[in-house]
Amino acid sequence: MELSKNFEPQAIDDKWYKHWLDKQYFKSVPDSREAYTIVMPPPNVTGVLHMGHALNNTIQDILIRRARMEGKNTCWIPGTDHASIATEAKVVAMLRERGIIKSSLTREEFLAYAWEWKEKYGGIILQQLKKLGCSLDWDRTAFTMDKDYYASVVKIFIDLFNKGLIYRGKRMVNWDPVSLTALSDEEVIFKDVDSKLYYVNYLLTDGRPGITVATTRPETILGDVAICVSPADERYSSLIGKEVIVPIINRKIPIIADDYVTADFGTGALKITPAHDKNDHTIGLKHKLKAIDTLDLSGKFTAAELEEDHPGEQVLSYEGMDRFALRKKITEDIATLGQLEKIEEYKGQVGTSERTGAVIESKLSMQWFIDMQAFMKKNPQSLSAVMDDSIRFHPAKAKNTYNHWLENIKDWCISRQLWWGQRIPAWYDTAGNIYVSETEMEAREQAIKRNSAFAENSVLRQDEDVLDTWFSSWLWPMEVFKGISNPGNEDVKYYYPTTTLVTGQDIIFFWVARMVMAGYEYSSVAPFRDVYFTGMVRDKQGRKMSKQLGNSPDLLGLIDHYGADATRFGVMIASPAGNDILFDESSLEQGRNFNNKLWNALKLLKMWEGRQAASATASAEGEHDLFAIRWFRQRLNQVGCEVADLMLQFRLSEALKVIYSLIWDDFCSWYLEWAKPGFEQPIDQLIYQTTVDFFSELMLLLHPFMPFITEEIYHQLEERDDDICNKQIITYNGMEKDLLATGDLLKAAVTSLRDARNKQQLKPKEQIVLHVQAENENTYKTIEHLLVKQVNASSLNYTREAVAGSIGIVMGKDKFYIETTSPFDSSAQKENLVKELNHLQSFLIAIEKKLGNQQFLQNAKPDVLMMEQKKKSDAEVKIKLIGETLLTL
RNA sequence: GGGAGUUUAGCUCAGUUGGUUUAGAGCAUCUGCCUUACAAGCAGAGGGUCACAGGUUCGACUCCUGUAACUCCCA
Repeated sequence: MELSKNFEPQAIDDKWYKHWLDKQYFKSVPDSREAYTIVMPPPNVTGVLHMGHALNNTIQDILIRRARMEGKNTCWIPGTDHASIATEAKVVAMLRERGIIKSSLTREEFLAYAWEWKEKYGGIILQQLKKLGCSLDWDRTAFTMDKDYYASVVKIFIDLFNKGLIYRGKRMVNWDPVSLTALSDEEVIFKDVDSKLYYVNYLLTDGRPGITVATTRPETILGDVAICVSPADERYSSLIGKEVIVPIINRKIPIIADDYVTADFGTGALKITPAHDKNDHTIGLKHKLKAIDTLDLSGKFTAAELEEDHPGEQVLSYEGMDRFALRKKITEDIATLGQLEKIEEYKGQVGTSERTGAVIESKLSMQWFIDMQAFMKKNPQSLSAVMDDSIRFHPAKAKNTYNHWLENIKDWCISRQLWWGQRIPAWYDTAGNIYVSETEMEAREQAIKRNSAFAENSVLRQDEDVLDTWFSSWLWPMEVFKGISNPGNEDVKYYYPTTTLVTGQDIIFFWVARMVMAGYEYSSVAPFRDVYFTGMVRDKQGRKMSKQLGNSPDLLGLIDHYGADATRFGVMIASPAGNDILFDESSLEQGRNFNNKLWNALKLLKMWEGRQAASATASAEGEHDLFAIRWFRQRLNQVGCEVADLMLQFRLSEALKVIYSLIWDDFCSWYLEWAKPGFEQPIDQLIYQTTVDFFSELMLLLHPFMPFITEEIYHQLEERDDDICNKQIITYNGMEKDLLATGDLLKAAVTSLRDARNKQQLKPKEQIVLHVQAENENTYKTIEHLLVKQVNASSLNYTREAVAGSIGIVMGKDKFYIETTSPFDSSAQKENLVKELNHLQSFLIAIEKKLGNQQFLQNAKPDVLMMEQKKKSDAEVKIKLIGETLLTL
């Protein structure tokens, strides 16, 4: 069959993916082999594939494919996350487009729409992963809202509640006024903003100017309950205990002192608004101050809590005004009163919602929390396992981040005011008593047992809220094997704990830490052994990929254009563990070029295939070519060992680099040239077959990184019944250093002779006579045939002295002389040698100085000393050689 | 404001307990080649006082201190 000029991935990719599926290579069932398990970080159910996923899943696929080829029973679980807030936001937006407002729907109606949406758009991303070649066990695809999964989440909530680790309380939470829900601390993203600092004067009760406060949020002024200063601040000491009047609302509030305030920010006086700021809330509690909330759930002004102040018309006119409009309006009104001293530009930070981008309000609200202090006390291994490397982080520096977070852990707000998700299994009676149980029936039984006033027909109302998405995903490694819903089943016993987790550093707290916690609480072991953190994918200029910037490439488009293998190569070649990768399409081009290189090597072999000669001719001539074979065998061993070692250390990018260079440089540029028969000559059968075997072995090494082309070439090389996909990789050990050194000598000789030819502008076709003055002639005997061939020499002679009228080249401790019929100019040659000589002489001086240093001689280790002495003698030999050569020029 | 990390060739990065011929790779650049698989290629070459300033040491890219810039995390 005629092979195409270049590698054409499209048809080949699909063909092999289908073949692998047909052969069920990705399907795993427990057996006697060692398991290698990865659970995919479940992407949002409505997600589409982007660069981050490509990187993440390529890495997982490489690990899984390598493990499969090492004889492990590999199981890679695909799945999606219901992503309550993100998905609900999308469904709400979709409904709005169709003219439906969420509040007009019942919970059941809304959920019906949500499920419809999920069925239609959910899991597109999983289909897209097939394009990338991901070898996932599709039969095990999981979803965090599957029936069993849902039940497990509820079960865990009840269990933690019964253990006293979950409580309900009115606390300051992060409130998203757009999606109308509480958020955990981790879901709040702090952003730098240009804001303003407003200086407002609060008058004393007698009408005299009292104290000036700097605030970034004048709109909350109507909720002020105190002014706080530092007790050490002498400017204000006389004012402490006095009262001032809040502008507009005319409320009298005290001036108090607290160490929390630092004298050098703003004016040194802080307004205390406990309903709208976390720190103010803390101070409020300490000083027993009331919290007056002046914003409703969507961040609009409400006077509902201001009744005691008998608000006037002005205040009532603010009703329903958005917080940002209100800020402007109140500022104007304070200015009108003459109490606005000045406005300064200020660079501050605001918290925004990770999902909606809305500016977060701190808000007092009744929510469910996990008591993390108590939880950690019960499961201290959650921290220690990472610190003592029972769970290994790659890169290890992520341990610091992990440690810092866990040491300062805060309670986890797990309730969300949403409908899409696992509904909180708590029921309330009319008296407000709480009953936590799986069903209303059980809640009712509890109520009757605990509460004599509760009658058969009394009303029970289930909590309206759902649980934080991460409260379900922290069970992922266990529940994908039904470890919670069906504890102790065969799958969970075999596959759990999983082997490796591959995920982004950005969700180390959200997800990794919590999985570890859940792992210890519910299985007494860590859920995984190694965690590989990928960096963030950025664009060429180092910017984050975002929809707004429009700098995230269309991944499927790239795969169509370059092929899956080139895409995987491009993503991997530039991504050391834990470092951000700067995505540049040119690395995909490099991948595509690599494909072509492989393809052309295949074409060369196919050409040879039809031109084989019986191996009997491998007598005198063939002998020489055996060096190429013996040498490349050693290079394969060497790189095979290196790759195995790098894979163990999760240095995947480097592993790919050494394989790339082995194939491109050693195999294509050197080995194939050495093995190549003369023009239109047949190839020795033995050499041909060995070359096919080498190429196959290379494909085996490369397969985890570039699965499609390697499978194709593996089958193109020979008719075969097996597939590379589940073939066992060769275990490499040991190598012959002498052979490798001789190979290096040959390469160096060829390179320096070619360089000399270049510098003398000898045409490639022009033959030369080569004279070798070698320290060790025998080494050259095994390679002289190849040397002659590669530098286009008509003959090679050994000599003990300089050859007059030739071009002299010094390579290490050996010398070459090129005899040529064309005239040559020795000046360039001379210049080079002088440069080299200068270099060596200063090098020698440095070494002699070192060796003349008594303290060095006393302190240095013997082998270091010996090395220095060898350097010295080597340099002396070389200097002598160059000196002699210069004399002949 | 607190913490962590980074700074090595034009770019992206290696450099594993301080000594391995006065720092390596890929990409990019330059020179010469359509040489019987490959111009998406081949053969060569050039390019770095290892951010800066001190210190420890016989010896520092490597260890310590400080400074600067950038990145991330937390408040």
